[in-house]
Amino acid sequence: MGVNPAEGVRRRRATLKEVAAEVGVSPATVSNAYNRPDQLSEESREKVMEAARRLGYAGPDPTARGLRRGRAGAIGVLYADRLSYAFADPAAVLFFEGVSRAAEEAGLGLLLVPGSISGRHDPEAVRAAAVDGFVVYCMAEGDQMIGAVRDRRLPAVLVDDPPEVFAEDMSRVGVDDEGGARAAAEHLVGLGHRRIGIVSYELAPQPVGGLAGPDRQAEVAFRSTRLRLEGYRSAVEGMGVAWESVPVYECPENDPEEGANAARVLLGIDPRPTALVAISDQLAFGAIEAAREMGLSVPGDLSIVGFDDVPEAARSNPPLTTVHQDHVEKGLLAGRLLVARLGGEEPETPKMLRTRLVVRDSTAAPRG
Amino acid sequence: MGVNPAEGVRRRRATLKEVAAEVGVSPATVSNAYNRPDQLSEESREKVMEAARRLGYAGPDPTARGLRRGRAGAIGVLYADRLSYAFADPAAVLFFEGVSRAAEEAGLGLLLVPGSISGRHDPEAVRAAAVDGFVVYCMAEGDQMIGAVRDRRLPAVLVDDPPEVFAEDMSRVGVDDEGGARAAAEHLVGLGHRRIGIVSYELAPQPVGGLAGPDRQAEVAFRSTRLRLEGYRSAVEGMGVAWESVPVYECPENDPEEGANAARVLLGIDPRPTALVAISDQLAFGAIEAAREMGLSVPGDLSIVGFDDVPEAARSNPPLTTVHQDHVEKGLLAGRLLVARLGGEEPETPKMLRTRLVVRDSTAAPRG
DNA sequence: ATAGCCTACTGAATCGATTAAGTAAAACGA
DNA sequence: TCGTTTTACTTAATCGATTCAGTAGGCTAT
Repeated sequence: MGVNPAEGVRRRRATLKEVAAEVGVSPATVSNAYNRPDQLSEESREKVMEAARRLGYAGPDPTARGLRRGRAGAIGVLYADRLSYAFADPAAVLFFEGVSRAAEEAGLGLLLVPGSISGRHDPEAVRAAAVDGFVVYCMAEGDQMIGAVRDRRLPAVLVDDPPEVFAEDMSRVGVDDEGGARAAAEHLVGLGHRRIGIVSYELAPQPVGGLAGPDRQAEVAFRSTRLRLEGYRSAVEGMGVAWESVPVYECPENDPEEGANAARVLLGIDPRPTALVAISDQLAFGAIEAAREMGLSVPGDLSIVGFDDVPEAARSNPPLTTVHQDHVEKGLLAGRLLVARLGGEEPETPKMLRTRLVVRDSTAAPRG
Repeated sequence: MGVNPAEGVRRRRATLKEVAAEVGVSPATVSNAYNRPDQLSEESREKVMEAARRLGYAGPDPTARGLRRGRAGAIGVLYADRLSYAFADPAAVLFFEGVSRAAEEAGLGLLLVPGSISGRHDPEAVRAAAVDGFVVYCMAEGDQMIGAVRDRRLPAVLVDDPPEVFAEDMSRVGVDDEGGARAAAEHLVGLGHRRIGIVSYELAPQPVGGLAGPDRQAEVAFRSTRLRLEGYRSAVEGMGVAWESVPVYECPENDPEEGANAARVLLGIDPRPTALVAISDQLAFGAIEAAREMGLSVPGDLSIVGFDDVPEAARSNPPLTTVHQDHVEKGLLAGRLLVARLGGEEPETPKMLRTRLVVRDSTAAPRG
């Protein structure tokens, strides 16, 4: 499929050189008219602009300028999966919002780079991205995408899953996943829950849905997932509950539908758990839905706690007890860190954002 | 602030020419190794890739390739306002999801282009965008951004607000705003409501919040806003209610907070409206909130109908009666239309997507 | 009057690739 | 064996700008 942007547009695009010829000056002068107006007389500048208007010249070609200047004028946001999934994930959207704010501040464009194209995991998009640096979001440890980013030798900021091994040159931003998760589980344990089920999202690339035994849990490749599971674990073990007795369901995707599947399986276990810990609000929403379908009231028959505190959590029915993290702030911080790197600053020490348990109405003491 | 992507990264980036020198072949051969593997022996290809690895060459520079090939490998999505607002608007996010799907299908990147940078309305971002075409979303009629897009002489698809005058070269996608709005208002009128208030979003750029009289209404610069207002009008007039008696509140921004402000003003009018028509679900959510704060039950004391049918509408409390439109489909269509244009196809006739009233629980017959 | 300085330009190299056209050697066909 | 393809490269022009190092002419200062 030949992609030819010139087709279908009336006149050909004019170039700087043609404008120069039209006015009767050198290309350098036209360039100066756009980039350093102080370098030429007001009069010639007018003439250049006038000729540009006549010829339909919209200003220096961004690609050519980018090549010459050695910068693209945009930052890339690399998302682990297909872009359309990113937009369906409220936490990712909030994160993008923050990054876009930072890009805007710096006058840079924002290029969204899919980590996966129509299902295929392919670093080609990383190699083809005309950007000055990357914000890498939600990557599995050791993912080949990270290798592709490193190979580009551009400044990069790793968010949420900074695999230690590659991180030398890269800035890092994360949140206190473990602390937040521990607080969530401790809250349930503190209410008296002892039979708790965990709704996790994918532990490693190419997940299959289902209960994940210790072997599968050992494979966990997403750093923040690992940390959250550790947080849950330390909380339940702190109360003398054996981790092996806590069922963990792995959802292949982070959407409510999968959360519902997880809940159906976990709540089918005998004796039935009195509480569910979901690793994201999206999954928690689905779990609530499934519980309702099974005739269980939340929080009467079942307590549910989420993670992320997306705006919907406050408005859901019942309002969701969850772990708050500031996604917009995280994106903003990541973006600003990257912009600072573009300005020549050295990578800073990893930034860790706080998390905080927000108790709403989806949790209560177990019945009886 | 000098943006220099080379700083802070260990080794300098290698170029194709250096790889060629390392292997002892011409640059053309290295280029072929990446772009037309059939043009050289397996053996030299290996050697090239090996040398590339040694030198840390990540493949042809996207900017240089873009210049030479005459295409940027990305499409631009132009949003009327600051990007961070776009991410806060669920309808826009769904639209982006659709566009991103189309971009993905075509192997193109997605560059988000702000129509406004830190509050300033500036077409500079349009001129600086290294893209092969634009999807223009939610623009006011006659906005200078559209002029800037046209000046770039790139294929463009105008979504939702296709100002007739500039549209010659541009493809167009919209939804049946008027029909949807009419259906919404007819639904209320059909339930017996005669005192109806309208919660609109901005009528023209640089809006001030407040009741908008006929003069202000005449200025409406957003095509879809105009069409929706016309739809509301034709429905109420059809039942013999004078449009002049219907208060219209203009919200300066499309967020629930503003919807709440609008509701507070409209519900302060004596006699109090028995129903509110909101031009978006975001505004409707805020209006419901405000009504509740005023001690009015929805739909008992007040009926509210929205527009957009964002996913939250089905889950809100009460579930919102609203006008459904398929935002993802709209984005997908717009994106595919643009991709087709890139492939050399001529602009098609404007596409119009259907809207449909979805009756949920926020509307009922007026009391008494 | 002349050195020195501005102002307003121009010339030419360069950014990092792609690709059409050309060429030398090897393989092939009869 | 000799002409013809084929294979595997190379040469060189080109994409559209930016920018450094001039330079010509006018102006100022002494």
